[in-house]
Amino acid sequence: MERTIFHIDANSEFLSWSAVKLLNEWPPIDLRSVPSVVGGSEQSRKGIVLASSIPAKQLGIKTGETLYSARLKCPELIVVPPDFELYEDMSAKFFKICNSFSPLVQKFSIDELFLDYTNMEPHFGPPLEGAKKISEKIKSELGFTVNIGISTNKLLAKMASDFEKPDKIHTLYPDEIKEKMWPLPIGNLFMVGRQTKKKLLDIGIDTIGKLANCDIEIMKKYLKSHGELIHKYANGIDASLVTTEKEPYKSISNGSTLPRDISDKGELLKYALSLCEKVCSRLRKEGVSASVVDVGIRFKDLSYCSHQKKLLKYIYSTNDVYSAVKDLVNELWSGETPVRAITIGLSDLVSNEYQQYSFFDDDKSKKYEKIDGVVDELREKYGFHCITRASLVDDKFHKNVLKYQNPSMKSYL
DNA sequence: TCTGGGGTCCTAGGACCC
DNA sequence: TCTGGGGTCCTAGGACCC
Repeated sequence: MERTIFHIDANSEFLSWSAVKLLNEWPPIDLRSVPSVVGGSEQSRKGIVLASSIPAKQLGIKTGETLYSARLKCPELIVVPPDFELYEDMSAKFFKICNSFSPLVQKFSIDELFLDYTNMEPHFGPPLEGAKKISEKIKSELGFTVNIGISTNKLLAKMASDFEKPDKIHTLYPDEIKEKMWPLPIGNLFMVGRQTKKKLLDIGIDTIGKLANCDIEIMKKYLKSHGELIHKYANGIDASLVTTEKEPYKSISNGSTLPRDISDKGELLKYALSLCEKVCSRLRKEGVSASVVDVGIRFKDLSYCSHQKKLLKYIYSTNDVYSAVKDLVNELWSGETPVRAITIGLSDLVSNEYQQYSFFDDDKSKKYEKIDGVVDELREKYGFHCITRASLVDDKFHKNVLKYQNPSMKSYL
């Protein structure tokens, strides 16, 4: 049976949500009407644009560029810091409203979701009418606008919501692909990023239509499985379903740019310990253990290296992870090139339910796990900073690292 | 004066086993 | 003793999403 799928996308998400909040403060200003961006802190060396207003976009300011470069384009640019707590809160409200129009809603990122509208027509009218009701409800209750794309699968709905913005509803049914999607530049297709775009342009494919109509075997040879995928997408083919099930994590990681470039190993390890605390507490909260530990280092010159280590057992205590991290840092880094950023990742995750007994093979691990358990409980009750390792007391970086969890974004449907 | 952060998937090469 | 082929696991790096 044919389905009706909506993709709903909050317009300039972070910026709108910060704007809505600032409207209630004095002096009232609507960030959306002036050149403005949400940007990271330049002081802690994270000065990039996270989101921009439409007037800022018109001046050529793009997500991901440095604030320095953005200011060159617009000296009067207003920069506000991100407020991830606010964004998570708005995201939840946004989801709740959409959920009142269909039980089948899938969160795709902090500001995007898919809604399966199939069978909802008796309640809210034909798709366009239903979409309009959703859009109006969000505007009146939450104060920001959305784009809604309507089609028969997720890929086409997502492509449709990306058409003209803001506050618009678009359809992209299969019989409209040729007219509405094929003329678009190749880079507009979902899953065609910078590198793939370049490769496609090299062989003369500059529109989605040209990709759709080229021989799929050529694409398979040229770009392997990714070539096959985007060829399907260019033809509007996507069989994935809207699902409400939360998929278990396959990996959990945390990283950070450091307050300055680090040349001292002891100091780097202190930052690494902070990140171990964070990533391990998330691991335990998920009720899983990991057997692979990863360390990635970005150097001063922005080059990047990573090493991983497969362990013989599954671990979840901060100390066990930290001990593997220390080995990996020593492998990766001789101390010559200053380090700009470090990331710690855990993968090959298994649920603790299935193998809890295999852990207690040595008393030291057992002790650590007990301590971590108590620390986690205290933190759950009294906040993250109620208890801190002696070596990290008064550490500003440590306090910031643990402050909040940055949202993540999926790259597959 | 440089370019954040979190997550998934793919690929190529090498090791190792039979 | 001049040496195949398949399977699996591990690792590093790179692609993508916003």
